[in-house]
Amino acid sequence: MAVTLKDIAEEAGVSVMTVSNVVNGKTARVSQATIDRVQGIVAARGYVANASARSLAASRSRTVGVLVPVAEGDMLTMSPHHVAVIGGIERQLRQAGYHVLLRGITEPAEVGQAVQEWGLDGAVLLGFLDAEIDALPAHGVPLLAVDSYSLNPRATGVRSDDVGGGRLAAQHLLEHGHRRLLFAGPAFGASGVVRRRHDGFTAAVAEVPDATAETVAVNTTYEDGLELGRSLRSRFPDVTGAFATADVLAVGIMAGLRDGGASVPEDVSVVGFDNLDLGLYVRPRLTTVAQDLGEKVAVAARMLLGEIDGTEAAGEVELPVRLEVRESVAAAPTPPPRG
Amino acid sequence: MAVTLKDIAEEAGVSVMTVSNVVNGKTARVSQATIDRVQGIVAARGYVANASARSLAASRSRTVGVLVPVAEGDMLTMSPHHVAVIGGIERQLRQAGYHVLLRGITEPAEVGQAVQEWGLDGAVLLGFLDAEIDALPAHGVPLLAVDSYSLNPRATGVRSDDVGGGRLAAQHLLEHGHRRLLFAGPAFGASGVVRRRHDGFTAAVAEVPDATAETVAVNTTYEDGLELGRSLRSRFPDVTGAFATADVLAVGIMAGLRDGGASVPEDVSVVGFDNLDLGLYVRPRLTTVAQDLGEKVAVAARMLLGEIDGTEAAGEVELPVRLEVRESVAAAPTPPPRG
DNA sequence: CTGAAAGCGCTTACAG
DNA sequence: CTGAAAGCGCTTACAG
Repeated sequence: MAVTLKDIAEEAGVSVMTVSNVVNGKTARVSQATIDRVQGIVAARGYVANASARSLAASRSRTVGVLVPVAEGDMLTMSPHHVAVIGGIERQLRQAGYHVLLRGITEPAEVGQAVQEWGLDGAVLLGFLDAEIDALPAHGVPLLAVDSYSLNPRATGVRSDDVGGGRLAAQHLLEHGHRRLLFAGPAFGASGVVRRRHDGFTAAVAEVPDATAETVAVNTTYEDGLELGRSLRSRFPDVTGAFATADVLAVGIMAGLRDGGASVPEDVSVVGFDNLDLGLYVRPRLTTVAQDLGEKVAVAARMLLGEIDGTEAAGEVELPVRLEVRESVAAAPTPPPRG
Repeated sequence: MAVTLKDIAEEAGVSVMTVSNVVNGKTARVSQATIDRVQGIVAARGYVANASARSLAASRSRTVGVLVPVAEGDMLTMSPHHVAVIGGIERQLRQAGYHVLLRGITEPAEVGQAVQEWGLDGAVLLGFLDAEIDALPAHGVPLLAVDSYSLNPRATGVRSDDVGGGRLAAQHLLEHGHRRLLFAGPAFGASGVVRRRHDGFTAAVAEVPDATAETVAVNTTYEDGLELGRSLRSRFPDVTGAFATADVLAVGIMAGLRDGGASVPEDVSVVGFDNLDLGLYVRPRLTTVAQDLGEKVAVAARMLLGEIDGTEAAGEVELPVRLEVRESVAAAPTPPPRG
């Protein structure tokens, strides 16, 4: 069996609770001699506190759930973006002495179950729809929703400046002389993120007299991008600049355009969103709206931890974005003289 | 406060342990009437068992650790391959009623600590060096090492047929007439996986009379591949076919070759390993050695669960690989006449 | 500076 | 078919 507090206490000739105090650093009123002796034994015996007993007694688990909806096939829906977020969150929480429970969620009610079952001190919600988060009842623990525009006051939202990102993409294309633009992204009934990007994009377009933008709904996959790219010139003959709400989509569009005989960026310029490594792997390298993921994760973890220990109130945080200029945007081609 | 077993017991007018039995499905000797009444109350009150109390009392946690070494920067080292494995493992374990603790490991000793601290029923080791797993002491719980050739008898290994994968890559190039081949991958002192792929590759080359293979050590990143690709033709002027031990590397090499004025596959053919989506996003699409990741994960989860409940013994499982033929390999160019 | 007692919410033999 | 008792390994007030 593993070494327990009692074993240490007996060997040190002190009470269990003194050992507990030393182990937990509550040494304000413990003599230095006792501290040294207990710590020596703890190290020698390789004592590790039992997390279950600790949670049960203290009614705090020092555990945070990272909750991710599962898609069809019951698999976690983990985009490269999610992965980076999870990695960053795990690191920050670990350094703060917290543990991470990773769990796929089949239906929203399971969020509350997970919190109860594990006595989670908090939870990070990754990839949920705004409406799902809106509908979440209060569970008494801090909830942090990443990339959500939910209005649920119980959940803190951490996200990037999506409106600004949309603007940036449009402005970049406009500055290069493009006047017929295309916004490509998933239908945004359910996604506040996409809607904000669309808002920013169209707002910037509206500021330039003869510029117009069309919108096309397309799933966020390479294949859907490919298909759109292939038919883009026939479906949108005037368009010379396209903005896709995700890098995979943008990369697919570029490949499709080329398949269809158009060259990128000479005939059609493309801007993505996310700044995935992928954008560096393709030619031309993808110009894209970049979020500072490291900072986003750091802020998210800090907020959650702050809420858990009560030093921070739920709130909304929006992080800045910037344009990562690479090679997929060029000056608009001069149209052939008409008539 | 949350509803407890005691609350249910009082409302149902039975003992706590009868409720416990019903909740845990040990209903062999409980009357149907009691079962129905208890289950009704459980559902109505939204009872969820407290995992900490349960672990503590039963000395089994129904929790499995997914342990991943952290790189510099203290971040989880999560390749797309790891992500897919984690996603699959989480799903299988969840469906089996287990939970997943995700934890970054700074030094091997933390593996044992994590097991003890949480009373983990088992652990999945992802991305560890063979030597690190060799050195792991027995922790009394099943350990499953993914993609490891560790000799540690306490750890079950699940991996792909790396020797066969190396052979497949070489044979494919040889069949297309290539006789001067290059093996590009990380120095394999520490990696049994890479060494096996190299073994298979060189063995296949050795079977063809006038074929030869050179080996170059390069880190598994796009950038390192790019650099290698750019200098490939000057460093290895005779080479017409290259095998990279990872798709990102292969994609980098292809881009570098093109930067250096060579065309792929006309001048140099390239084969990767992993079958990441990335290989479909680049042109030419990457021919690569594919592992059946879904099957690998399924087997891994089944083994681990089997070992936990004692129906399975530790062992080694090797899964087949196949070649995913796409566009990055062509017939060897006929060399210009010499002299 | 230190400790005895109660209790967190469950499960495990055991008894009837 | 059902239950009373003990105990898992800790922490939390509280007392001295």
